[in-house]
Amino acid sequence: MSLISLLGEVFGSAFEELGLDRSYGKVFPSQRPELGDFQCNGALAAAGQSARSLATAVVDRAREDERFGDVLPAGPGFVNIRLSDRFLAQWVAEMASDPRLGAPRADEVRHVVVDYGGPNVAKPMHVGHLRSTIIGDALARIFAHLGHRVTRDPHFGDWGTQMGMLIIGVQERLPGLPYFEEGRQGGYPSESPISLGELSELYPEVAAACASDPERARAARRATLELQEGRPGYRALWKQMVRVSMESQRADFARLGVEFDLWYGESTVADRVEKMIRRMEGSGRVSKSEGATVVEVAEPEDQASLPPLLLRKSDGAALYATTDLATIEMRVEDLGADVILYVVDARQADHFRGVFRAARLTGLAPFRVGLEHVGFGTMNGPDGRPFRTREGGVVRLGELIEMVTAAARVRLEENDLVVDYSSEEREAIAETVGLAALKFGDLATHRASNYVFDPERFVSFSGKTGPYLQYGVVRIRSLLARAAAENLAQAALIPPSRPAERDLMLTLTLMPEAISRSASERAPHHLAEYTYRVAVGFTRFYDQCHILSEPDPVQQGSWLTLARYTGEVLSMLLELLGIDVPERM
RNA sequence: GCCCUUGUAGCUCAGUGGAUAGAGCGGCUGCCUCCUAAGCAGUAGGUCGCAGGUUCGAAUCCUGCCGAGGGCGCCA
Repeated sequence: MSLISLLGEVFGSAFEELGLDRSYGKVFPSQRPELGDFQCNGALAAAGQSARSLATAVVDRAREDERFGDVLPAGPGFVNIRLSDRFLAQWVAEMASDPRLGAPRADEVRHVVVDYGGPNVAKPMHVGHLRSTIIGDALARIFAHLGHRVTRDPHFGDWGTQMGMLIIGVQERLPGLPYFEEGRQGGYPSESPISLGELSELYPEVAAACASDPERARAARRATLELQEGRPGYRALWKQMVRVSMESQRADFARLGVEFDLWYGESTVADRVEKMIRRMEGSGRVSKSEGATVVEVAEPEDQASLPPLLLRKSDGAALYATTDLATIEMRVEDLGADVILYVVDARQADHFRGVFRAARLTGLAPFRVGLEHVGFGTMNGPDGRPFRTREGGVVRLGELIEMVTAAARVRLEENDLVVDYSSEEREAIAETVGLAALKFGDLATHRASNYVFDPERFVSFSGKTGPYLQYGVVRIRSLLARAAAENLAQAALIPPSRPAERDLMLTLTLMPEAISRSASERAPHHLAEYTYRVAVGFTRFYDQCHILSEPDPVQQGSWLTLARYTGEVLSMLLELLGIDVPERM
């Protein structure tokens, strides 16, 4: 049980004894630290005008409790709670002796499918993929840490109209390839006729051509349909394009420290589409409209008019709504998902609203299965427009990583310590630090808002940044190593003797809420904020309490234990955020 | 036109219906013979877009208006 929930129980009981609901006992960190560590505002909610006397009555019931230093009514009916130093130290000591460091565990284990990353065939990873990948990965880590069963699936974009475009693009460039021979049934080359680099150049060209030339657009749609219907040459070419894209993207994700449990795509569910549509027809919601097969998802009480969802184009080809629905069916029936989180750009909100509605109305997803779009805003440049290179192109993920790594390299060289680091270690540190800056910068912003990616800010590494957090852990490790070398022993935590030490202990007691809140709101930025607070708390403590020169071994041992536990908590939190820590920096 | 997101310090952003709205950057002032200065301490900086409403209490909830970004059937 977390400290906050324990306090909620204690004050809940006080309210209950006074004939009121336990829920009034809810406690949260004080907004006025000079008045208390925690506060309870239940009296104000329960009694309105006469809250002050109720607060006094509640306080009377807690006053004798030795766990508290002070419990005082204040203002119109606040209750300010200060823990006794003894109890605070005891509580932190218990967290520190817990194998899970006091981190919370889910009451009920659920199977959470996290759909994130958003890779597409032939589209190299760029800045637009970063948020989905980083936020989705953090959420997956947080849910797994809570004890949930987590399945990470990037849901590869490999079946839509862009595949038809690529096929005709390749055909226009290399018309002699066997993939395009009518009637041929096999014997296709085992090597891809085209590299990922060529594919990624090809795609924007064909897409532009299809937008301006109706004839080629028609050809692309026909190729898409023929691919979906199983034309052998197209399937063989498709398989090659999928393979080269996937290999490269797996490597990109790996560089970010992100791995998936599955690597399913839209095509994975292609062969259940037919059956699914027949099943959906049973709901009476499926109809023909202008030659296309659609699901009516609008309800009379809707404020906005929801357009019907397209299941099949008028030529019969499937769309992404189709494969999204089939994927829901697969995740529910085959994987046994309890919750599916889609970490996808907020601009797709309408799409998901329609897909989720259709899945409910046609029975593909029972109501006990959660379907949630975890949307996020666009990454803009300093000018407020979507982030682009000076030339106007999108920034590749690799370029972005190189940018932050280069800055970290420069910063590292300024550090006198590195003279005896090997060049390999310097390079590894630079990449780890650069990635931390990149990830933390992204994770620290609430996911719903657009945010400005300012390259200068991301490479500064001072203040509230990923490297600051890493620095905290590195200093703790270095400290503990020195202590061990001098045979200094860690010892039982004693009550805090300095303000910064007490603040750090108090901050550490709030860790369970930081994790559970990030999970319940699907918002890792709460955890990022909290992690920063812990790091700040440690640095101040480190500054105020000079541990290695402390003459009193009891005090010193206690401080070493506090430093060790703080280091463990920071490491755990950084792991949940997907941020690695170098040995030294 | 309808819908979604958003508006908080010079800049970038936090903020769980509660008291005196917080960080970082940037500005100014200090601190390395002392556990890593990627650090610490201090200081200045705010009509929480505007107007109403609900409430004992609103940056937070509701309504309207204004600004920004985005979405609105055969792309994803």
